[in-house]
Amino acid sequence: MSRPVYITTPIYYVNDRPHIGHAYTTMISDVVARGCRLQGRTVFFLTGTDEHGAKVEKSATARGVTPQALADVNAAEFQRVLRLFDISNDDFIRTTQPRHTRQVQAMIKALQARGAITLGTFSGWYDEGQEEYYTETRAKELDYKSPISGKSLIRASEENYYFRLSEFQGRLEEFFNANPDFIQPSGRFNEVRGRLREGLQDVPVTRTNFSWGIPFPDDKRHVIYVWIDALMNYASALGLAWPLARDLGVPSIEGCAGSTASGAGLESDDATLAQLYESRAHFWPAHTHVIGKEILWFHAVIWPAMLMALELPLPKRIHAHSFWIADGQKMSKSMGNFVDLETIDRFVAHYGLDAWRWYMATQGPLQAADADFRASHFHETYTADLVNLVGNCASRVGAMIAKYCGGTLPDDAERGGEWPIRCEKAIVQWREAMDAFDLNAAARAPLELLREIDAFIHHTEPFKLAKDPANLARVESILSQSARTIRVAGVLLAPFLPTKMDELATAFGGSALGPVHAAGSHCNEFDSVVSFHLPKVGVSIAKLALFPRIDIVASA
RNA sequence: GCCGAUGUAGCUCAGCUGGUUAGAGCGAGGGAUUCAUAAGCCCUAGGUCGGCGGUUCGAAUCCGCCCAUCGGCACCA
Repeated sequence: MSRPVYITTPIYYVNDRPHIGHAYTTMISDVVARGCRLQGRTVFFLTGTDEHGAKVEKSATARGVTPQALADVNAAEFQRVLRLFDISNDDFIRTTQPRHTRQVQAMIKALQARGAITLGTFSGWYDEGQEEYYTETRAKELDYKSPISGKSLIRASEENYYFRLSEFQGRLEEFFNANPDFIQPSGRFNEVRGRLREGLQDVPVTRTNFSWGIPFPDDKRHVIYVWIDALMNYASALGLAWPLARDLGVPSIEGCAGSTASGAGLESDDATLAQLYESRAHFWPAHTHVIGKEILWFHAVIWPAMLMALELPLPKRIHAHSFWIADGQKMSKSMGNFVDLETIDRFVAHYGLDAWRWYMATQGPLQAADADFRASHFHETYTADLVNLVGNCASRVGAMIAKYCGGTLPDDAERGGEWPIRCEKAIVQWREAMDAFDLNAAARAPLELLREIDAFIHHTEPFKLAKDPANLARVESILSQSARTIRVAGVLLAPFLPTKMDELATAFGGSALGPVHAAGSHCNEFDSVVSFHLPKVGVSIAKLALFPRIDIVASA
């Protein structure tokens, strides 16, 4: 029995509006989650929102609302977008939920008890206007003047609680040496190791200059720095610190407003929560934390060190993807080339949600290089892969079965010929690629199968054979083999194209796939679902046009 | 500035430890067909492998320098 799979996205900062960056991370995670469920693995797929910090406090003040009110509105927006994109997350965690804040306090207490968090003094060059500190080198670069106001920086110090990151250097290096696949892609791994070699400094985990955060236990002058709070969501969602919260006596949240939005049952009484968390604990350690490259350091170094201090197992893998750029330019709001929610909506409305997922998953910046978002490229990808290959292949076989076999799956005297083995190979490739988070390769395996079917039809020419009734058995074999192979390819494509492949599975095999990769479920019999032989002879086969040929979307 | 990466056909990229005429997909051009969503199939790209220099019998593949692009350099979510 394979391990349960815990897949996470970063929790999204509520100060942002949803854009392609969020959509991308979430969608590729969703593809993997669905791919795992399809294989019969038990999956817990988590996403959520990060709601604390000075920026949120500042924005809220500027708008004359409370930080919680702002967070509520924007968290709701993120949740709306998840539903819009049919994301199969199993939970949505918000860092203002008591279930989270309580456990964060417990973890902080535990870290303190173990000496991993201690009180210290920080001093540096402070910019009064910006309310931020600069490092010595940076301050020198700035000639000890604020880059914004030009006013002189002042030497200031403040008392903070520190996480003793420096003490974990050796253990982290050991861990990295033993786990060369921990950080993906490999270039990022080298980056982190290089930086690790330069040495680690302790990191402050509290702030005193604003109040919108989780109060530091037993010292109310401090709030927990938002980053630390945010990282802990991966543990709190599974309730890993729930026993700690109980044992350390963190009964309620002081000074931290409870949120109104929540997942099912997550604002329930302790007994219910305890039960829920018991059922989730086995998902740890995480199978993959999917993140963007800008937050790699926190996930690859600080988070593992905190887990070491908490004596929890470390995640199996961190996958740091790169960024989308747009039309060859770095995306920026001022440039007007930012792929925001409105732009995404326009593409989804024009090409369909599955097509959007396909473009994200197969053309995105999954590896070290940034990817360019271009309407023409989107259109070409849609047309070449989905219309001309997937759609057309199903269409021509469906049409021939309608014409020559009365619209039902014919018998095959050849028992599949070489196709069951070819399907088997594609399945193996697909599984390996999915495991390696190589979505491109995972998509290519079934696509290749369809190319082979196109070639098979081209060479055997069933449409010519059909003109002589004597060839009926051969025609039936060819079409049966083609239809069965297309169905198998469709199953493998389902994590990418859940809606359309459901239609295909229904049209070519009589039963939809739906639930097998949706949230909270999994496929009990993957081997049977992807079996070439699954559909029964005589089942009706419908001709269908999965992906209509359409004109390129008008640019905004 | 420091550390690291990348620079191969119009586009996106393969080319591991050096060795015959440098590859794939997409796009573009041409052709034969019709089961199919004008899809599929066949043929076609002659690209100084960023530049210069070096090592070698021989380099896209090793070394040096230069140019360009990109990433990291910690309190930034």
